[in-house]
Amino acid sequence: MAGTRLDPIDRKILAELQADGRMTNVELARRVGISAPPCLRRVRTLEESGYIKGYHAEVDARELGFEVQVFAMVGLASQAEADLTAFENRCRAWPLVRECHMLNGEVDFILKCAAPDLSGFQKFLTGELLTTPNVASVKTSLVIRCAKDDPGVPFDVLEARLSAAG
Amino acid sequence: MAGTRLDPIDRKILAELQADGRMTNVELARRVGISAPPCLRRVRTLEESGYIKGYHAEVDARELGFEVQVFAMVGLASQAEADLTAFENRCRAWPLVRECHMLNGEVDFILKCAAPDLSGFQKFLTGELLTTPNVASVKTSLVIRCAKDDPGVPFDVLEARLSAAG
DNA sequence: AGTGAAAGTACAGCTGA
DNA sequence: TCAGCTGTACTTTCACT
Repeated sequence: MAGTRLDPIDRKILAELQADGRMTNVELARRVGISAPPCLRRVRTLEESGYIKGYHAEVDARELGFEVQVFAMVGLASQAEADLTAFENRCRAWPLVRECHMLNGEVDFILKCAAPDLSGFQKFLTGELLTTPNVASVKTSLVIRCAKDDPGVPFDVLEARLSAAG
Repeated sequence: MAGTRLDPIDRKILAELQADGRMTNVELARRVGISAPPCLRRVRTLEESGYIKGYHAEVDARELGFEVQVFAMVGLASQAEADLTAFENRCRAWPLVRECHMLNGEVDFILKCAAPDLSGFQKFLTGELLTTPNVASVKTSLVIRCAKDDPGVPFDVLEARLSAAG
């Protein structure tokens, strides 16, 4: 299932659904050049095999009152596996933390956070993140503005690589 | 249109569609507790007023051969507005750069990049990013693993704030 | 509620190993 | 020959007025 090889039509389906996840199946079929039933079967297969992990509406955070976006660089005192996973579990429980990535290099984790306002974030920072056991250092950077926020992967790069490889 | 106030049903619709963007309208209506036709009208209104900016399939980058995810912290020599926007436009043209956020503090931009492998990223780093005019410093951190990657905003936080405010 | 379109199912034909 | 995918025909469900 994981190693299922994708043909060009499958990749086109993924690219189209990444760009517009609510496209109807007939429109999708038209765009990838096959009829609707096999197109739907391919979509189901891609979902079941894990290539498609879900569908999400992209909502406007600012319009909804989440004015503040912050990146937090976190260093831990102990990098033992148990301590790393303990911190990850904390992050999963914090709704303000939208993303949590473990990094190499000097900083252990980077968190992408969304908060209604600065005081809301400060409250989380001082009341939650900084009081968490094993958290040694936190450096935060406010997002001034977002120039690009594309979802997923660049399919044109993928196609270029595949055609180069043959 | 931008300042349109949302009622609890609208917010529930947004929360449901953020969690599952391909849900049918009848299922969505059932979950938010209204009948299908007004539910569809609300969705259309939310789309047109910009609360919903789009729908996207969440694809598995690793399965597709994008093994490497990197955060790049970029410092510019000049932070004049024209130079900032020039760099942002560069980022928009680079497919490997998926996100580009301008930050406050010591670093000017943070980029989230996706690449097929390390050499592919290195090629981009040395051949593109580091040779860009005005780029003074770049620090990169490889993502070891991703503990959390939730889309959008935490609607439970929003509801808590609204009920607290009255 | 009612119409028209899309989703989903069953089956038969084609293509390539 | 056989497996796998495709397309046509049909039923059910949904979108939309």
